[in-house]
Amino acid sequence: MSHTLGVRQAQKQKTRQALLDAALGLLEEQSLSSLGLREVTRAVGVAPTAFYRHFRSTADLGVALVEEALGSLHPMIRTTVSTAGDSEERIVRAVELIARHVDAFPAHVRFIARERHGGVQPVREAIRDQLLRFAREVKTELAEDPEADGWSDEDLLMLAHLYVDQMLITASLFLEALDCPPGEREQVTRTATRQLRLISIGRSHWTG
Amino acid sequence: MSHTLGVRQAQKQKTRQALLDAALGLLEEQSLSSLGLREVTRAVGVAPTAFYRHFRSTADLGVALVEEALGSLHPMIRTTVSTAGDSEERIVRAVELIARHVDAFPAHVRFIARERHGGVQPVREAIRDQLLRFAREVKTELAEDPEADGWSDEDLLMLAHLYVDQMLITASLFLEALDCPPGEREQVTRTATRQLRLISIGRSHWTG
DNA sequence: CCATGCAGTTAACAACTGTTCTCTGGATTT
DNA sequence: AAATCCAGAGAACAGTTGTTAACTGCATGG
Repeated sequence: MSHTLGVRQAQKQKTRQALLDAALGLLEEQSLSSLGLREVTRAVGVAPTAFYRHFRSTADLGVALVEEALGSLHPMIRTTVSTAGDSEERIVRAVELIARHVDAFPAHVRFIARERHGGVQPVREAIRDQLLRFAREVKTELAEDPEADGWSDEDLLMLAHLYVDQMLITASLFLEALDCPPGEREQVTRTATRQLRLISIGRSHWTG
Repeated sequence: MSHTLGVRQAQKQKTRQALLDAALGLLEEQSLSSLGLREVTRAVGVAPTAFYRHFRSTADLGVALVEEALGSLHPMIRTTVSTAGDSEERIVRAVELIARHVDAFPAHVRFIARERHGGVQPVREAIRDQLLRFAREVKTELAEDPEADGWSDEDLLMLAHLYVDQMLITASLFLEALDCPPGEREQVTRTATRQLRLISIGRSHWTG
């Protein structure tokens, strides 16, 4: 059973989460490599030195943010790719799901898009690892589809990567369209849907 | 005729270029939003105040770097997409050309990949504008292909964006593989080629 | 109930930042 | 040849940064 953790550790995790939240907020207008430790603690309202009780450095905090932003996404991936229905339905559902996710967690999406190629190596590697996990999961889902008969493992993974990258691009476009008139968002939906459709067509006509 | 510019302006452009080069070097291990003005001038060997003779801020310098990194790429795009040969030949040639470009200008490629979603708004916009121009150019090239009969303008642009994004992803992967054993690079080549092939297949079976 | 652990505080450190003002010396113009 | 211009130097500014050390007070385990 889950042991109720003491008042002590509860407070600690509370301020830790406050640091993560404050950092995520500050990162909407800058990159991680320019995020100062004092800046974060100031936003939370704690002393600068309190930071060290939770993270070694801002890079360390960044790795924790990767976990928070992508770690909880794996179940969603599985259920999305594997939902029943014909190809067209699945595509529409996937794009909608991405749009809703960007609406719900815009700061998370922005952080991942920004730091995927950002200036902090450990964070880049953490994101790369998570995306590789995504690709592998998508691959196993694709492998279960009867359409995947005759596909080599390598080709399945190459297609999975195509889908994952496309997902990120689409999410980033939805993010840019957040402050725009709703027409923009619909345009992103149209384009993303058609791109996925084109990939899907290419898949069904693929000859290993 | 091109008027030979005086010793005065020649020196100025020389230090300006030195600032750009130094910045590009420093940006291999950080993002633009954490790049300090003093840091750049120190690397060049000039006084910090000299910076203002050339740029208003590091963000301004970043915009200039976008111009340098992407501005000279347009002719290459045109000749690549429009070279003769069947679809397969063009794909192989395109991937090779990307690989060579990453080899020749790794810092430029890294800068674009990093700052495309980076923390400095004017730079993001400059990159977005250039990529949009690329997409439009690719679109006009695609439109000339007989395979594009019956394609709407919207769908042509959607396909062009798919190609441009794919180009950037591939370039970024080649960049990561630069310090790795040559086997890595060949793997990137294989995957990128097949992804383009799949897109090409989807394109030939597309029904507007 | 008392001793220990530990999250968070306070104070201070040298180093660094962007920006302003003043100045200089050589190229440019007249 | 003299007057002007202007890229770059130099010094100083207030403000920021990461990191160390010694501390306080409260929840915890014996």
